[in-house]
Amino acid sequence: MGLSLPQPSCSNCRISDLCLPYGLHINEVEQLALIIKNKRPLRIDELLYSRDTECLNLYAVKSGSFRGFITNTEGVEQTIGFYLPGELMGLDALLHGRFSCSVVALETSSVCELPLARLNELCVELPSLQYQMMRILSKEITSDHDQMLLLGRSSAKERMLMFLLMLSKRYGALGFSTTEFNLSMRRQDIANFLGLSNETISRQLTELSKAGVIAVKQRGIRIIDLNLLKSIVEPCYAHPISCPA
Amino acid sequence: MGLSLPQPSCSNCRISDLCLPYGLHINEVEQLALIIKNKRPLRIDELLYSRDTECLNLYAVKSGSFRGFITNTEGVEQTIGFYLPGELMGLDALLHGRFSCSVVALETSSVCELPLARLNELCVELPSLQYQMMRILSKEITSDHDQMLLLGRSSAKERMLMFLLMLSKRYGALGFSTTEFNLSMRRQDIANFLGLSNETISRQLTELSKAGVIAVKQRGIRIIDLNLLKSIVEPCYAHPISCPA
DNA sequence: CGTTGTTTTGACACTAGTCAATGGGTGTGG
DNA sequence: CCACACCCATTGACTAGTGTCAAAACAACG
Repeated sequence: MGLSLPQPSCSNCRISDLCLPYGLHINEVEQLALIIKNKRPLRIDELLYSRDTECLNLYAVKSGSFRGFITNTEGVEQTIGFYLPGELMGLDALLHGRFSCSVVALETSSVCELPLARLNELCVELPSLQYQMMRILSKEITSDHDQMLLLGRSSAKERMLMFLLMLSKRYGALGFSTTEFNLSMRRQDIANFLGLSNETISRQLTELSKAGVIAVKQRGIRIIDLNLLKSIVEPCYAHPISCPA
Repeated sequence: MGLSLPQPSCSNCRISDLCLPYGLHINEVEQLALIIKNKRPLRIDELLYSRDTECLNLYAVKSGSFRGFITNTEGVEQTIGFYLPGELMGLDALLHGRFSCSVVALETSSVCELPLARLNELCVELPSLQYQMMRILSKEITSDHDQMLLLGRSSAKERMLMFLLMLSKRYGALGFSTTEFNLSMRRQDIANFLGLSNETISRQLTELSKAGVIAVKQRGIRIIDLNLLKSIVEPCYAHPISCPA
């Protein structure tokens, strides 16, 4: 750890517009880059941070992917979400200064480290950074609400489809294919995220394969008919003209 | 609406420390109070705002209670949360400037209206207001995560108990009894919030009554044995010494 | 006092969980 | 290079917990 890593630069970063710098002027981005620290890459299953530890930094995913989760008093685990490049982790810690969930790497992954104290100072100086922080916080709330709708009111099939659709969108936003991608998480992680058992995930995936909606090969997913997939979960997609909403 | 309501004052407000002014200096609180507007009280089932409409104001509950919910494309509803005095509503709209959920009054209720544009300006001037806003946003994320754990991994009985426990805590924080309170929401609303059917809510409440944990009389709830209730949902409560976690 | 909306209760069906066994990759060591 | 072990994923059989539907009881309101 004595080795000093190169200073990161947001202005060159391919995903800066999906990340904290969005909406900032070029000179503001440079100010932000000055406080960012690199961190050595994390290996699979390595913990980025864990619940109840003091939060000194927020983290942005630079490459790879992460899984956030909480546990109840009995040790029952709930996966809160998956983090892809450009996404901010640790926002739940702004309340008490301690992380309220834990985060592990799903594969070899790297992050940008954002010292919280300096980030706070910078927010006071740069209103546009402050607004972007609030937008990001607000986005997390909105997507958590969507997840609550999924967990509260959807069948196993709907959950599976919504999950695939969500990944498709997010990969698309990152410039990857929307119809072909590799899952970086285990079936168990998907199951836990969707409030199902891993057996149910398996069964749903095989059903969808047999129905010709997707093709599954281990972690590899290919969506054969994206519109069909959308139409199952959101009936309006199939007949956009007659859709009342 | 031509009638001008009296200018509200946060410094006199009984719940200001549970609300936005927490952590602000007295002169900062006064600056905040200047931008706050009163609004006529809302009647039961009256909509405060609805999804997809432009967000010009945030709202803080002054008295009464509210229910927030989202709907999917098929009109299936999920209750996102209940809002009690001191709590801020509309934070999900900071992302796009439009509300991403709808909010209705559960009883006759009043709110403080916070014009978003002026609140943003004030956040730039008052760092402590900015931090408090972020804390509140962060708190909503944390409690949404708890709700995801509940919706993803708990039995009907656990959900019911956690719900009662949550209300007990929140009423306690407001200075009310932690063991005796009136539900302002229907069974249907509780069911929808907990991802259950209203029949299941009824059955759980009768079971808990028969077990002597609570007494139910319509909307009135009396918790007979709070520790017993806690011990069912969090086994550690019963034997704090032998608890491993 | 009837009407309406809400809550409770019962009977039954069905989805998804659990348990257990099998299958398939991947990696390691002989 | 092959054999074995390990982990993960799949499949099957069975079960339990909730949802759904329908009816009745109850409270609130005009």
